[in-house]
Amino acid sequence: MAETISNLSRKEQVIRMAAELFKEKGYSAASMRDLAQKLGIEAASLYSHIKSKEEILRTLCFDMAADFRASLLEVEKKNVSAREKLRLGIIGHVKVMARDLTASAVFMNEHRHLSQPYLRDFLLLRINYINRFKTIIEEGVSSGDFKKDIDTKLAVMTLFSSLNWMPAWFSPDSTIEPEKLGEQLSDMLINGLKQKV
Amino acid sequence: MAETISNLSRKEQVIRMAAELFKEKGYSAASMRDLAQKLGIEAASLYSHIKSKEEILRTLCFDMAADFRASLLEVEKKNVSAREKLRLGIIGHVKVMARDLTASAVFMNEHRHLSQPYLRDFLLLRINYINRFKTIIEEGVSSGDFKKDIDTKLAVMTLFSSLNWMPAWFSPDSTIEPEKLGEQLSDMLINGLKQKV
DNA sequence: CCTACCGATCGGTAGG
DNA sequence: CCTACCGATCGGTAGG
Repeated sequence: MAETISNLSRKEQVIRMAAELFKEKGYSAASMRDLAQKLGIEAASLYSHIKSKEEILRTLCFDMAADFRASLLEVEKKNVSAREKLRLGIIGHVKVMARDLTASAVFMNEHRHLSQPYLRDFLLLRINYINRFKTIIEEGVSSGDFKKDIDTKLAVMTLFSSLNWMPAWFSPDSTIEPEKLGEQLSDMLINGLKQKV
Repeated sequence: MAETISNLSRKEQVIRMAAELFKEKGYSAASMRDLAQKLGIEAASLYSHIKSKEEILRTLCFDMAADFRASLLEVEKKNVSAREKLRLGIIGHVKVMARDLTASAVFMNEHRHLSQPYLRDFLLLRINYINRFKTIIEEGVSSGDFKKDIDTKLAVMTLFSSLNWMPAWFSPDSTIEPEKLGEQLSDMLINGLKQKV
């Protein structure tokens, strides 16, 4: 029992350390010997906790994907306007990222190093998530919440570009709370920078 | 003479092919043997055109940086409102990226693999560029073009996040012109998605 | 979790 | 631009 518990937490340690290393140097440039050194063990010993380097990447990418999916599902259930759904969806996304900025950065920048068929599965999850945000924006255009003449594809790509780069420049010891940041991003996207006249 | 010309164009071929490879697989995962194969020569032969793998990365990153810098300088010279400067700056940035989307992607995602002191120099160039956009936004807040209560740092990070991810999803055979795309991005940032009431 | 080790591949050089 | 080759490092296994 105690052994199972400590094995689990050791495995989690390995994955967390690996996430930091993958974020810092990139997946390919991060070696298993680097990782072992960070943990104070020999490289060969890593393999009693994980099956392969790529298994770590898979865990990081698909766990984050599941969290994003769950967050969006909650928002979709709500009976609110498209504008409010978009706002809540953005805040939810930011909150999920803020829970683990390191894993978020790996999710964003290193997923391309997944091999098949995992890469394909990952990309399908991602396109599905993005399309569901696109649907919300389209609902907003139909309902009159948003302008008729916007390019919804461009809007949704702009949104995700902004969202996904957060891990790169959002400092974990920043004073701003994720909720507040999500609110500001949402406001900027919906209302723009322009002074109302 | 003819030798110099053909050497130059061969070197450019090497760099262009390398850019494609770096974009596709990432700098670390892209091997010099991959690159040689794409060019139909032996790996060792690459070194009569370039000094090292990193020299290629340096060329790609610093050439793009120079182009962005030149574009912004042109805009800063103009005697127009902050809102117009921001608009022109965005369009200029998009145009520079559109001239070479592959090199732009490498510039964005692979610069971290530069070694010192090049990495430091690169980051200084980038922060300078971003700060000059931030100054334009601050001018707009002072002049009343933009809202008083915006977080200018967040605004400029949002802007660059959107801009810089363009190479990842903008298809080169897209029907939309860079100028038009820059215009739309600029409009979205300044006016937002919201329907005017 | 360790020692000992493997085959593969890396960026790059010597010499032509 | 090639052949021949180098030392270093890679992810991972065997066996304890």
